[in-house]
Amino acid sequence: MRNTGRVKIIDVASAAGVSVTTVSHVITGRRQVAPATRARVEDVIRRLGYQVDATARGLRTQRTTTLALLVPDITNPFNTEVAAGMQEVALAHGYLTVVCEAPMNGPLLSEVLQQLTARRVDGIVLGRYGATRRDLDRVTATGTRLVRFGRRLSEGPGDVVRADETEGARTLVEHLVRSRGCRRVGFIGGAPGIEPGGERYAGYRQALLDAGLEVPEDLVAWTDFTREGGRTGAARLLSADVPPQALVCANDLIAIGALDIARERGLRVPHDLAITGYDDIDAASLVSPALTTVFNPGRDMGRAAARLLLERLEDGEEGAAREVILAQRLVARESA
Amino acid sequence: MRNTGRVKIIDVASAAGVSVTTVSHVITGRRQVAPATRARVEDVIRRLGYQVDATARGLRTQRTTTLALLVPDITNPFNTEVAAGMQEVALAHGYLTVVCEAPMNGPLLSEVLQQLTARRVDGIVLGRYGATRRDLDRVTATGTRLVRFGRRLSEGPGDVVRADETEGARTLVEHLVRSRGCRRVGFIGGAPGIEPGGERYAGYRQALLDAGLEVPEDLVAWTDFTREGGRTGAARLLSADVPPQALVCANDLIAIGALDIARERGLRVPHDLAITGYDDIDAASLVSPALTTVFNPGRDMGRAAARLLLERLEDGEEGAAREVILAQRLVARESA
DNA sequence: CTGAAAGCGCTTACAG
DNA sequence: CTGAAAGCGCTTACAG
Repeated sequence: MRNTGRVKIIDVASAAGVSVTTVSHVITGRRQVAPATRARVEDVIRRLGYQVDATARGLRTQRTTTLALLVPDITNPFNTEVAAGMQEVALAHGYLTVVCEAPMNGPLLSEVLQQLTARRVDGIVLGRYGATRRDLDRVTATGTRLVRFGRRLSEGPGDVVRADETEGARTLVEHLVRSRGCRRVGFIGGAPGIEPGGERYAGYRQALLDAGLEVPEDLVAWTDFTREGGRTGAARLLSADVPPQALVCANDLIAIGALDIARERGLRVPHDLAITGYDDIDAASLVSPALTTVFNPGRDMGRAAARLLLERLEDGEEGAAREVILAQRLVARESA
Repeated sequence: MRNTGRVKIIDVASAAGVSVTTVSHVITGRRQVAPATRARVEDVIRRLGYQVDATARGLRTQRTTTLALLVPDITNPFNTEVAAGMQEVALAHGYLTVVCEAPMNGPLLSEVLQQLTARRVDGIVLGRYGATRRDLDRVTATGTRLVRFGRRLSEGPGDVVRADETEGARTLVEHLVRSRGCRRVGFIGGAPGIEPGGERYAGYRQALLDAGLEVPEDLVAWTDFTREGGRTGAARLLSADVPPQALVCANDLIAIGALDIARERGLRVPHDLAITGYDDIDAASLVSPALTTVFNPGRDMGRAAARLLLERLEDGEEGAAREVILAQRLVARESA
């Protein structure tokens, strides 16, 4: 009973009284077809509801017109923004974007990567991953185009798209110093080794130095990227001999934890203590006071990644690996 | 230069000194192969990095071992939970799950749906959509299996998975009445026509009636599913002659708006006014006080949907259309 | 225990 | 302006 209904190119050819060659050409538009013939074929296609079988076409053309986004956590809004951006440009070029999830660590990443290359997707955008060099090389060995997020060009094959984290953090601190006149500015980071904490910290230091301020080493705390981490870090920094006027937090969750502590201690934000987040997750604008933060342009990153892929796929771009760096945007709200 | 590296089954066959038939059988395991031969072939496969071309296999077998989830808004955490749930069960059966986005309205939905059937995905899970009957029929006409979310069985082809919204709302109100002793319980809904507002409202009424309370018509407000809507609705209901002791909000954003108003008026939550949300978005637990709400089991719904698909695909299930209804879970936090 | 060959549904040189 | 036929890379009856 299944598949009975599926109409194929031969069906429309015979219904229209032409060869499959001609039907194929009216579909692809790659060859002139007499207007009358074309009209007849198009009519039959419509009537029969014919749809080309992408599986057969793909086998023949070695192209699937499909782009894949692979991310560690499909639940992360940043990743879904990226997907939306890719979809936007891909669809305009007749490509479909599919998104897949594979855990950050373990063999499942290789597994899913292979599932994707086996299906012959034309290009893969790989989120922030600890993918091994071997995994990456295996992808490009199949001829599949690759764009990576976040890491440097030199670390592997494929083009790279990343956000300018250091500059984003710099802007934030500059806002604190210039617009709010803060001079004692603390920093609460996640684990020091884990990106993008390091870059954000670098931007924080840079901005302070640029403003002729020194980095207050007693006001730097490393915890982790959670609300609880924010509570711990803020509690510690607020008991410094000379307490901070502002707290730069390495992500929004940490900032929300810092907000908790400020509330518990009766500190008015931003009057007594300015607090900034990072990432602009949904909760950043829903919390009270709303968080001043930095927005990671996920959508633009998705667009850029899709363009990079499409240039190699469609325009025959065969040049050297490229890196696209996107600026992050300050979102000034109530907390600073 | 492209594709040069791609090794095919014929390459491993000749390298191993056997026929492609045999190579195929060691891969699929569908026929006995002499241990020595098998070992030799497996060794060559590993050495050459051979990977079957899913495009060719799909053409031959009429199967792609791929499931698709199509959602209106890939950015919605509920949808991404569904994806994660599908992925979980699909992967265990050797299927890959891909998620695609298509806008709620307009021709793009049909377009993407056709892209998916053209690629011969084996099954599609369709999120809450205003898909036309025509779109749905076109999917099943190609033999692609379909699972829909939220709507009733009778409204179209395919199996259905949905959450028990009415029961979820009932549980919530019961909690308010029993555990907190509220008697004047208001309701702030989104637009009355838009699901799942109606079902949640029905559950609210039902619970009140069950508790021997009457539905306070002066304490029901319809606005929209936003924080701003929550502000408007709460402001109106709080100026009733006999103000409410609790506000049941049709989603979390509305509840966050209600929280704003309570704060502005110096009302302590939940002491002076209990407030409940719905959906349990991330912000629900990040806001202060944390929201008591109802959790929509997106992950379980994804699992259920994938199982339904797999039963038809793998177990030859050809029976009547089925509907799976999942319970929602009360998440009691601070706001009520 | 293994192989030769047909065929899945297309596209595209090649030919007229 | 159009068609006959080869071939994309597999799987699977059929045969031995």
